[in-house]
Amino acid sequence: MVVEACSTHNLLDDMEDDDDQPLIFKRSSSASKQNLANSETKKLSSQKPDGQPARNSSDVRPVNGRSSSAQKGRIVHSTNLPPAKSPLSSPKASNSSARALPITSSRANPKPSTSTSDKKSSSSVKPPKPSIPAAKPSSNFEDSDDDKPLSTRLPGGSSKVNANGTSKEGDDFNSVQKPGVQEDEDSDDEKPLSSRFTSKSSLGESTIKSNESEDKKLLAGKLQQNGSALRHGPVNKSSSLSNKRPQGEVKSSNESSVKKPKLSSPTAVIIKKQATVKAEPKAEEDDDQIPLAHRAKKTVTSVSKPKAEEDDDDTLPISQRIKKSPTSVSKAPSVKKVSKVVSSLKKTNKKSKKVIKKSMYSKSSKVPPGSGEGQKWTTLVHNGVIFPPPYKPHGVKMLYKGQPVSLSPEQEEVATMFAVMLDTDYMSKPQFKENFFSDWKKILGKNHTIQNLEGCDFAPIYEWHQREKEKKKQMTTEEKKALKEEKLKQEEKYMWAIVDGVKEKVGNFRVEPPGLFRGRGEHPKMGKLKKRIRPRDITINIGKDAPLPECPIPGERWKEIRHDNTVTWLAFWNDPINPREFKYVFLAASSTLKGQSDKEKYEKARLLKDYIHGIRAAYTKDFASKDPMKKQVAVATYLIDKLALRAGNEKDDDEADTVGCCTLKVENVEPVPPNILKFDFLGKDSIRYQNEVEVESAVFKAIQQFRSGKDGSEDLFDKLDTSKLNAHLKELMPGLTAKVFRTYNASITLDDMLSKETKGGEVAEKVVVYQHANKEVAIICNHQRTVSKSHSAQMSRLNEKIEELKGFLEDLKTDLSRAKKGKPPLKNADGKPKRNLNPEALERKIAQTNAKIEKMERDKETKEDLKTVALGTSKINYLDPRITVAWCKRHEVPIEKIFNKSLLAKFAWAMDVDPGFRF
DNA sequence: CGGACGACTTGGTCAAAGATCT
DNA sequence: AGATCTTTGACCAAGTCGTCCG
Repeated sequence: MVVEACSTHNLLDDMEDDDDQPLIFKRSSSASKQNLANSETKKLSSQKPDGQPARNSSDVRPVNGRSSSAQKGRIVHSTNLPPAKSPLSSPKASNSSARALPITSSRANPKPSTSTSDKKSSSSVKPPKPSIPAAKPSSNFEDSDDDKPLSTRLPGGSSKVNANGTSKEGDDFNSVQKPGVQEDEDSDDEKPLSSRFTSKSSLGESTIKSNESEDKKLLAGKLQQNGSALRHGPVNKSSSLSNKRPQGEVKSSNESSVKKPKLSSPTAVIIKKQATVKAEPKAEEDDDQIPLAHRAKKTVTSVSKPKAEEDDDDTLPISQRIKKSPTSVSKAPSVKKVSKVVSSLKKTNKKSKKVIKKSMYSKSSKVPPGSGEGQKWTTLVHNGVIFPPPYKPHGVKMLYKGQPVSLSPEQEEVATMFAVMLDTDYMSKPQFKENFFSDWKKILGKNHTIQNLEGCDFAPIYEWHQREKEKKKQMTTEEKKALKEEKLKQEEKYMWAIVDGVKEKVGNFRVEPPGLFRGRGEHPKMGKLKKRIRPRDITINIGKDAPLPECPIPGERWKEIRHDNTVTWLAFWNDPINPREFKYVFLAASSTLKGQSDKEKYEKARLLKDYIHGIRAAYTKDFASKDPMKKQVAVATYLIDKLALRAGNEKDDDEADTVGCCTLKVENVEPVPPNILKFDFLGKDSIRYQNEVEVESAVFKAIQQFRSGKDGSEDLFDKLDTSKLNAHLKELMPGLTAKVFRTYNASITLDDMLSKETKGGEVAEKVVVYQHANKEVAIICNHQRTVSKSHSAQMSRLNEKIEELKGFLEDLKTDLSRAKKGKPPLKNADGKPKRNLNPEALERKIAQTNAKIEKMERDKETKEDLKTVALGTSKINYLDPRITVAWCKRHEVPIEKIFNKSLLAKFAWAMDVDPGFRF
């Protein structure tokens, strides 16, 4: 970001300076140490209740100290500025020697069950509140797989077919692993799946008998369930399946032993964590030592309390963190922010306003968890929004029944919107044309020459547009640059907002230009005219003391001005397509505000890790519930957990007909005995979800039951909707909702795969490991992309090149053998003589060519492999950046290899994470 | 308690920008 | 240097989920 660019308002001035300056890495020694110390202390104290000593913490510390010191001094970018070089890139921190400590020692938790009691009476198992760390129910089983990524759990699970019809294979990785197998690496952190499985299964049985506490029972249930889930291999057909382990394996005795401990008490949790810790360190090669310490520390922490307080401030509610020590934070920008935040916090207004209707604060005062009392900012200054330029008539006449037609500028504008879409496949959608014509007709007027779309020929306008595009393309670099600068100059003032004194980027300060609505899938409103938005449509939200943004269109004024500091939007207008909905102007993803909520999101997902066992046990138990709603909730939760399905809110008739978990129709899920479910439905954005999964038999039966007696188009879960589901989830864990499972599963999968699969080697190889993990997550989340139009052309070109190289290789070989005999090389295809090279040179060339061929083959495979998989979405929205950052630090991979500039800016909040961080 | 409302996150596409190849 | 391929970012649609209200 161009900080300098910003207009210099006085307000900005101070800040600007800072922004530009390189920041020091947060983890500067002192600060980081302090934090650590604090956190540890906290942890320790918290742990005490358990009776567990905080293990190794002492050992760890030294390590931390080192690492931190090593890091200190590095330059960090301000939040806004992407760092020229990321601190990560130079991992010297790694030298610290401390390697893995034997964290393994398990600590027993003394009082396991108390937590249970805490829980609400509600049937569901509630995990203890975060505040009561000891209580976590889930912890017992923890070491096992809960933490494991879905993929692991569902081995092979599923082969998905994307919309294109190609089938993807399930992951191959670890699902099959057996316990112990991976140990050498980081492995142990979480037990191998197999172990988990087994344990689960065994537990399940055992659990049944044990009555001691509900928790236990629940857990047992979960275990079973999980185990089964795991066991089931993917139904698939694909080779990948091979990985899945036979059920027999699952059962292996070893595992059972593992489990038991868990069952008994929360302690297990601790163990698990520790284990995790260990694993990490090992995983890497030498450099990673640093992480250990951190890890250890973390482990401890985590054990003691539910994520809430991790060692860093992560655990703390953001507000607290912020308050925490501005000093500690080395980054200049952050400091500023911090202070501001603090002030805002104190200031806090309650939400008294509520009652007032929209005029003032429409929103409720409620405080979102983790955020400061619902207040999002104290001062907010911005310049409003920028409008698209007015329409410039081109005067090109379209034809109607072969004759040129004169159109008014308004009519022509809409005709042009349609004309420029002539080469899209909306043209094959009757709904689109119908909606378009109906709206255009209103502008044409009843008696216009044009009476139907069939008689219209928009080609002249289309061609005009193509020519314009071409002209633009032909402009010289200078012209383009000038144009760009001109645009920047006009927009500059709108690009920034000052939030609590900190200059932040605004996300979408441009008002959407008029156009035809491009709904996805079979959207009933596609093709409708999205009318031009004017100032009178726009509501501005701004600080009370801030100057009102000047209305950029002379003679007009804003619809309304608000001063609502409980929301983050700067402006909104009603969506012209659906007037009941709004379009908001928010800050950019790189802003502190967004970063905070992003961090909270991941913290919540991490918290789920501590509860997941209990939750799985609970829903497994409810598969057999007599209460239909409970049973449906259980099965739905299972699907969301196992398949990362979206919640599935109800939709109106005037939206595309897509579904999520709660809105699955009978026809979307086909049970195939003995225990396979075939899913086929259109999800968000009308992206097809196709998957076959082996499920537990209780689930299979339940689905059959839910389907029985219903028509294909009826709801599978007729007693359920997302609010009921989420209400139930909230009883299991504070703040838990369906979407948290997606975040959790994505991030835990990444963390797990990275720790297991990262071996030594070059940076490039490690990057491949990362991409592989990223791809697995994308598959789990069903993030697809359409195959690019040029894909096949690109592939065949690659093939040609490979063939060409192979031919070249053959020639080289011939020349080599001739050269060895002292003969000159053969002539070229075109008859020209080649240079006479000595055998060594030829051999070198052959090796080079071979390498080139191999690389191209690899590229080709990757390309084919990823042609339908979109990696970006998960990286942006589901993968906790701290996992990536910590991994980069541990493995000396420059963060820039993984995150581009905007991602670096967006994840500025995660950059100073401890290298030992584990999700 | 259900639905409307409101705010915010997630998501795919496309064109521009950048990188690489020829 | 221009062509071609790849990456990035703008764009804006489409989800999720909390709250309010009747």
